[in-house]
Amino acid sequence: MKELVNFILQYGNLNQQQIDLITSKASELELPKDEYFSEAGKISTQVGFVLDGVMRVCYYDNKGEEITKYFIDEKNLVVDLESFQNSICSSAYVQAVTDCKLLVFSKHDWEELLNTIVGWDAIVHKIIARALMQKIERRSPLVSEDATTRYLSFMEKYPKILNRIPLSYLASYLGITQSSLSRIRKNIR
Amino acid sequence: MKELVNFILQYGNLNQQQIDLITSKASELELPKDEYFSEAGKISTQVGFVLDGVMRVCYYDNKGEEITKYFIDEKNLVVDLESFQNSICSSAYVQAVTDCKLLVFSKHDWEELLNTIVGWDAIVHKIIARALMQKIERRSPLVSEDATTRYLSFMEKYPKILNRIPLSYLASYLGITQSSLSRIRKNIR
DNA sequence: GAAAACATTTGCCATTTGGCAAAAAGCGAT
DNA sequence: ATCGCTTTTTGCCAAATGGCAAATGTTTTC
Repeated sequence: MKELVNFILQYGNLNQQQIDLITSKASELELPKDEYFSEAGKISTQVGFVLDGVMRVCYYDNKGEEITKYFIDEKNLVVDLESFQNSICSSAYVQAVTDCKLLVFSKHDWEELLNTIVGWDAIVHKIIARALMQKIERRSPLVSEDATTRYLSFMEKYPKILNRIPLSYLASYLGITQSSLSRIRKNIR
Repeated sequence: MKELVNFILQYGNLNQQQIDLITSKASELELPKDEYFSEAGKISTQVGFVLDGVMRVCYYDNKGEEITKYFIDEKNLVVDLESFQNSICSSAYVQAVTDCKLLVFSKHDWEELLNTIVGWDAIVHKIIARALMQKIERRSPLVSEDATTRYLSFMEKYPKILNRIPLSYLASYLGITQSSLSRIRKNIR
């Protein structure tokens, strides 16, 4: 729980009473490897905060290929924003890549907090804007760089994630086939 | 100015007085083709709204290649968020691709509006979150699809932009070379 | 510890894309 | 219409990546 509080306070100040109220609404969720936090075709009704483990967001493209859109690791919010905010069916899956431990808020509680705590919405907006900008910054270079460079950048930026995810997920994240990634790794050694 | 008001009211309600206050702070800016709205290495101090024309955000990668990160056309906000919000030097250029007509707000006025108009910050946050999500959705498929598919999708989704931008900008946006894009276009005909 | 299930590597070859430079086409100014 | 400039296309060949299937390695289950 301390992790969550520290995370929040990076984005703005709250008094102890407000913090207590927020944490009182969080419940722990253990999500075993491969299980889904939210699924395509369903409406997402939870906001999560990753205490432990790695998750991913993925979808199936028009050829039926499974594409990993991004990875989410410790001390980050995990939420299918489009679906959660607008109560519409999601087009993506959010899945535990390893066994995960989360703190989760129900949509009901989350909205109650937004209506109750003055300044909480500003903090949430800041968190979301920051997270979205990060996703853009991470994904953009993948369009223009060659495959080896993408892999090297990933190694450099996310060494902690690298060894916890299957190669196939990483390959689809990087936009290359698993065999190509395997060959790239061989050449680097 | 009507375009801006309509744009804003999509995201929330404001009374006439509030709208008048906002529009009173906007000034028209004509930006000729190729000129910069904001530049890498400088701190961005303006928020713009595109009335007419196409703009782009671009940067130079570590090989010195110029990469177009996205295009912005009519009825969209244009702002270098990271730089504007945090008063830090930008790492990207925002440039007019065609002659452009904008409405612009100075940072000073923009912040005054945020402090003055109740509910304006919520609207701004919604606009920003939506815009960021859009950028992610547009850019993500570029990682996994092949070059021809990327070009076809672009044609389909942004037919209005297609014929107003140089091929070289589009190629770097799609993550391919200009010659490849030219060949792809030949094969499609 | 053996069998089964799953993940990763490799070989072979086809296809796509890049790099470079020259040619062609388009465009504006005179 | 012509010149000069920029943009786009093309040819040639090299390099990167994909597709598929088999082989190897790793993990899980019983």
